[in-house]
Amino acid sequence: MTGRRASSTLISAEEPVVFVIDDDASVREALSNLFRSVGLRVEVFGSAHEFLQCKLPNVPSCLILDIRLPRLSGLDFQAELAKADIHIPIIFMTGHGDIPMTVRAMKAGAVDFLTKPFRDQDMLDAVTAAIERDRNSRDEAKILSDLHAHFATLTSRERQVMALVTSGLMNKQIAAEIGLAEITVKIHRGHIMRKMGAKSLPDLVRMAELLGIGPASDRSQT
Amino acid sequence: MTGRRASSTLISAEEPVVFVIDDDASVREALSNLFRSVGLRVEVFGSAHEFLQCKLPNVPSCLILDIRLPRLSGLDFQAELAKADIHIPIIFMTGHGDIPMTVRAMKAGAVDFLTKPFRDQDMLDAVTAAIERDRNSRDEAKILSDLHAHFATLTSRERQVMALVTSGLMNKQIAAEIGLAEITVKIHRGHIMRKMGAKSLPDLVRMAELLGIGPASDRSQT
DNA sequence: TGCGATCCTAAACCTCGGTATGATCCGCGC
DNA sequence: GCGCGGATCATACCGAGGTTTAGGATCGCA
Repeated sequence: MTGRRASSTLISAEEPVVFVIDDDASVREALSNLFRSVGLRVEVFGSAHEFLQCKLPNVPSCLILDIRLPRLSGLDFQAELAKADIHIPIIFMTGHGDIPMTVRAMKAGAVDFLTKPFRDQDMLDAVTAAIERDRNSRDEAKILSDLHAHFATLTSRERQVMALVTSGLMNKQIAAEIGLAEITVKIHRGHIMRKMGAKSLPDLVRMAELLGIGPASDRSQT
Repeated sequence: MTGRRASSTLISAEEPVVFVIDDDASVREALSNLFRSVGLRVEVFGSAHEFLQCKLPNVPSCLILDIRLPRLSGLDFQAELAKADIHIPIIFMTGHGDIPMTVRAMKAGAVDFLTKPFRDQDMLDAVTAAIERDRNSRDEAKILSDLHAHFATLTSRERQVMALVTSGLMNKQIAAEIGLAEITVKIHRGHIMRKMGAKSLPDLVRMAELLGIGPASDRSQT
C-alpha cells in the first residue's frame, strides 16, 4: 500500500480511443481522418501483431477490424483476444464477408459488422455504441476489482463466515455450523464489515452477490 | 390434472415446442420431420398471422422464421413480437439474406441466422441453444413474477419502508426520514418480512435487488 | 527465540431488532 | 352506524447484534 491515492473518484470518463487494424493504408488513412474529424483519438495498425505490441490504455476504447486480416482472420483474432482475456468491443468491416461469418462474429460479442462501402455515419454510430459499451464494462470491472481487493484481505475463516452471514444465518447458527462459540462469530463478523468497508448488512449482502458468494462456496463431505 | 407429480420440483422442464413459420409447405414438412425425428414437439404455420392466432403454451419454446415472410418481413415480425412483449428466442433462415439483415437480427437478440441450405445438425444445435435460453429466461421470469406478486400485497407505506430497510438504514433513521416513531417502523418491517416471505434480512435484500428497488423508488412531489 | 498474525474464547455492557398487548384515529363499504 | 383494515403510537420484554477488554493457543518467519 503506497501512498498513491491519486484521483480515485475517477470513473473511466477520460478521452476514448479508437483502434483500427487494416492492411490497406488508404483505409487506415480514411478512418483516421473520419474519427479525428469528430474529435476522437485514433491509433492505426497494419496488422494484428502490431496492435498487440501496443499497450492498451485504461480508457474507453474499441477496435475496428477488417474480417480479412493478413496473417490471421478477424474472427480468429477476436477469439484470440477473448482467450487472452482482452475484452475490447469490436466492430468488423468486410468487403466480401458472408452471413456465417457475421453470425459467428455477432455471437462472439461483436458490436457491429459493416459491409464496405459503408456510410461514415454508420461507422460513427457503431463506434459511439462500442465506446459506450466499453465505458460501462470498465466501470463495472473497476467496482468488481475493488471489491475483490477488499475480499482478498479477509482470512479464510472470515470468508467462510461471510458466506454464512450473507446467506441469512444467525450468529448462533453459524457458530453451530462450523463449531465455534457465538462470540467468535461476532468478532469475525466485525472484522468482515470493517475490511470490506460495508456500512450495513444489506451493503455486505450486495457485495457478496457481486462476488458470487452463495451456498456454492465449499462442499466438503455429505 | 393428471397424477403426474413425478418431478414435482417443477421448473419449466416440460416438453419443449418448436414453432416454424414458413410460406413454403415443403420447408414446413422437412423441418417438421427433422424435429420430430429427435423427439421434439413441432407446430407449423404458413404465416406470421396464423402463428399469432395460436395461444403460446407455457413451456420452453423457440421460433424458426424465414427472413422473407409473405406479408411481413421476418425482421419486422421480430420487432413486432418484442413490442408485444413476447420474448421467444428466434432462429432465422434465409435463402437470399444479406449481412445488414443478419446484423440487425442478431442485435435484436436472434439466436442464430442460418443460410439455406443448412445442415440438419446446425439447425438442431441452434434449436437446442434456443430452447435452453428460453428455459432459463422462463425460470427467471417465474421467480420474478412470484416476487412481484408478493410485493403487490404490500401497502405503499410498507413499500417505502422496505426500500429504506434494504438500503441499509437503521429503524430509527428510517423513522426520522419519514417522520414516524421507531416502533411503527418495526411493525411495518415485521409485516414486510411476513408478506414477502423473507426468512432473513439478506433474503429481503436479494428480493429488493431483483425487484430493482433502490434509492430510485419514489420521488414524488415533496 | 521472540515477534506477529490468525484464531479462538470469556465476561460485561450497550444498542438494535422484533414481538406482544393494547390503544387511537381514519377512511371505506355494507 | 358498524365493522374492517391500514396507520400510528406506547410500554414492556426478550433475543440478537456488536464492541471492548482480556486472555490463551498455534504457526511461520526473521
